[in-house]
Amino acid sequence: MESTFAVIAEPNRRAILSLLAASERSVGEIEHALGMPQPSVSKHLRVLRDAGFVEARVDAQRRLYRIRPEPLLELEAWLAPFRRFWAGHVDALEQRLDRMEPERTDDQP
Amino acid sequence: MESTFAVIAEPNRRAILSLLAASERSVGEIEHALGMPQPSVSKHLRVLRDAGFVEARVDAQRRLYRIRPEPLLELEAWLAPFRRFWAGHVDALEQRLDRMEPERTDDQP
DNA sequence: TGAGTATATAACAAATAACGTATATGCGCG
DNA sequence: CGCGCATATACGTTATTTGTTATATACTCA
Repeated sequence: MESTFAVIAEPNRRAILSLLAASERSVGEIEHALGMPQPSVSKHLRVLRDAGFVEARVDAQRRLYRIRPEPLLELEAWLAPFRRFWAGHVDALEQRLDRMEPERTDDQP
Repeated sequence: MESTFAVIAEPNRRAILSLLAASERSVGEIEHALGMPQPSVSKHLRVLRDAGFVEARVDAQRRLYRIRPEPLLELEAWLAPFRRFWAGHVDALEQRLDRMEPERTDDQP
């Protein structure tokens, strides 16, 4: 899993990142919040950690994960040259946001 | 190839997009500029077109491809909640840009 | 109309990544 | 020390994707 872009191609990993955008969480909290099996969470966290998207802090037998901005800045940087295509159409962004299907960052009903 | 994110996970497709960011190009121009086989270019363009990243204009027997901003706006939107992690550290972005390995948008020597 | 150029698609092989299950490590507490 | 909880890893399977080669379609111009 080399590139920043490949890492966020995976929907579960994006969900994890979006969840951590709010605040740091333990593996168990992520597991329960996203309703995915624990080994899956750990594996995705491993990929995210290796790519520098997150870092872990030890709290007793738990690991608390939190965002690290660097790789996201790379995304931001890659995106920059395209901004001119929608500069001026500021509301296009809002319209798009409205129509977007929301990423799951929560428990399912 | 469902998601916007999966589409740009592929380095050649990012190279094509970056090339088109400058101006519209024919398939042959892309092929020659990036040094990749024509069927490969066509196939990637197909994926990009299906995902709405580009559109084609017919010019005699050539197709001229150009950027469409919508999917990139989705990226931009997804990124938005993370901006707070580097807001204020504006120079972090520039440092990152400096250290980034450049995407190939040109002929190789 | 026939040759040539530009682009698209088909078909197959190879590589990669994701998931599930089972198991290992690590820490704290009785 | 040994049990239990929290997290990590190994392994086998399956599915998806990419590159490659060959061929099809489409348009232009002599």
